[in-house]
Amino acid sequence: MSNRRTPSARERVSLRAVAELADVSVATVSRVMSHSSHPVAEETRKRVLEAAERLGFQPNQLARALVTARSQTVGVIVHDISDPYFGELVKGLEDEIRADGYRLFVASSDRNPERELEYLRAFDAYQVDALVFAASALEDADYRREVETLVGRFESRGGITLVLSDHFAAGHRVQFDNRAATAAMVDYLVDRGHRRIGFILGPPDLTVSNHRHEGFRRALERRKLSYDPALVAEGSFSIEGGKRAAMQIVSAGEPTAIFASNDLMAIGAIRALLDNGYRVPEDVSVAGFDDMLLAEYAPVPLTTVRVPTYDIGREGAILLRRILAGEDVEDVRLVGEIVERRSVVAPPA
Amino acid sequence: MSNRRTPSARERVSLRAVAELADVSVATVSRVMSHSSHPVAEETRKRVLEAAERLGFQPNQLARALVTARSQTVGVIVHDISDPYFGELVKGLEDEIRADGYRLFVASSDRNPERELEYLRAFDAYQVDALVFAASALEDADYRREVETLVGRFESRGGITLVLSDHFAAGHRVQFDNRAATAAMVDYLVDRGHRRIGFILGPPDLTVSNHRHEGFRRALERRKLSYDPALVAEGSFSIEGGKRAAMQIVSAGEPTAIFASNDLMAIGAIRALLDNGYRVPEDVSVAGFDDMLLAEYAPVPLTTVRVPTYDIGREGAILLRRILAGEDVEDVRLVGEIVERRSVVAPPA
DNA sequence: TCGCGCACGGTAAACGATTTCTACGATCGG
DNA sequence: CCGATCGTAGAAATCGTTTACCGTGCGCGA
Repeated sequence: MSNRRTPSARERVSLRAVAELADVSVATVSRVMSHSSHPVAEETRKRVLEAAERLGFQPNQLARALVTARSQTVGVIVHDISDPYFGELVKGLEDEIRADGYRLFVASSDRNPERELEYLRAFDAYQVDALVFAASALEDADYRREVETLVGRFESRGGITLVLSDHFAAGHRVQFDNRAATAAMVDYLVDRGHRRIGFILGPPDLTVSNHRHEGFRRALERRKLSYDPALVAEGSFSIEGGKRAAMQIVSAGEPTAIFASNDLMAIGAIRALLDNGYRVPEDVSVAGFDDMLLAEYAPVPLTTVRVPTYDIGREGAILLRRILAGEDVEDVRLVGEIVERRSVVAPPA
Repeated sequence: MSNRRTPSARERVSLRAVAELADVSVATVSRVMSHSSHPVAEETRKRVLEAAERLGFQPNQLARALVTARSQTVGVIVHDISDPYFGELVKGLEDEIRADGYRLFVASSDRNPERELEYLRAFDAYQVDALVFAASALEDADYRREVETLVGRFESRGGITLVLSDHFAAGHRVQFDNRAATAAMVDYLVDRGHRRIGFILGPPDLTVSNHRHEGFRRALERRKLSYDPALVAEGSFSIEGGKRAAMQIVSAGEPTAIFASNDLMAIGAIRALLDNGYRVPEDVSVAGFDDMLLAEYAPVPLTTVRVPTYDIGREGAILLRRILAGEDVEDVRLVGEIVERRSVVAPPA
């Protein structure tokens, strides 16, 4: 009853305030507020709870984190939070992890190595308990090296790393085999009689693009079909890119089917084909990848590879929960499946 | 079992470690790391920087926040982060605010009052510097009262509140007049000759739904058209809801146009109409609201009201920056515009 | 020559929690 | 009847920073 400091704007309600009102020590208040195992008499507990209620006390998580060395936060890195793919994934993650009292920092790297690194450092500074790589890695040597150092540092301090994408960072992971899924779609097309299959690539600086590309080549090889560069074009994972790439392929190569390595590009391809007098799927079939919500409502309902985005997030959260609880866990593997709609049929005779 | 504290495989690198290595006091290290105005000799500074670099020192933001009472974080509440509307908005916010060193906590309330409150409390506990309501409020009395208490508490401690939606919470705001924008689309339809206009409502427990509804009624009144309940149905802001609502309206009322109060429902409506033998727009026109990325690639390219989602986020961030810098600011007002595509034409003769 | 201001650096008190250690009565087994 | 144990509560150290407050030593104007 002697402590007087500068008359701050408005007193923050701290343990001390509650302690004074309830006429107990801060230790006691802390014990009841944090459900400590240290016994507190029922009567005292009630007094404390009442005081806390009266003052609208909310324990300061920052202070708490400082001493417990657990912030109850998770940092998530995506490429673009406005992309429904990542939105779904983050949602799965959040829905599952929030029950454990964890909160999410989300950061969009915008596919920029600098920016991803900046966020990595920030998350480290904020002492997140876990780091989640929801976005594919970028193809850049300096960046890779730096990511490795940062993640190493982070883990050596007890942080945990979770990878939900084609990212090279070491750590626990929920795997989705992009190569296999891509190959499966090629098989599906070949099985239906297609021999000249166009392929629309994602941006070359994304690991996931390359993995899908590899899946495509391998499947072709396995099916004894040759890889024709004229049938391959880059579409930057965007609708516009898909339009351009589709027209390029169709004019250079006469494909009977075009396989876009994501749905956005597939939608662009369909629109471009339609606008240029091709019938889809009668003249040329189009397949996509992702199965985004609107794939079903594309100009022609899209046959595509379903990526279980929400589940990737959700499984990630479950993994996280178990790791944080100290259990031994194994990586999770999820697979895609082909969703048949109307954009793929047998090639014209 | 072993729920021990820091599994600290290695010492966390703190100011102290750096200080020891550079052979100075922690105060000095702090001063150079935080670019304090307190002078530090060039030679000393270099030694400190070197030591910090060598150890990979990253100042602990939590500790820093504790003493400065500024966490450099912002809490954002949305309904559903997988909804591109919120994705865009959050992106605008993030793109702009990150330069100032702020990080975002994002939380999806899932349109659940309890959940929104839970996040509000959590953000408070994490001492966010600002609270952003990116999602429309919910219509629930208890919840409103509680939000008011919490926000009041938050602000009395110096927190700032920003509203980017139809949310009643007091605070600075970026306004988008949903009533006016809805009315504008009605005018557009009436101007083209439509007299019997169907309307698909959003979920009734969302303030934004009611605002759009009001805009619809008012415009009808202004144009001397009567409000026919048979032409109005609820579509819960989803594709499926849009399908159902459209079929209900069309079978009960014989509209020449259907105005869905968001694009997702409009897309559902178009698909349902098409699948049931109606031609769009020849038999019935369909209008949407939002202008989401894929509106252009709907089965019939959608005529809709453009909501400048990204800009709402961006302007919000700019406002925030200025408020945090202590400037006096005024609310921002953004307006929608009608994007004409192919789903609306004059009614059949 | 004196005194003052300035550049520079250290000491220690916060910030708001958790947790270890200590204290002290009451109960209880031997 | 005494020491051990238990239930309960407070004191104080601690987490990693920032920052107010002091001390130096030095240059310089009067």
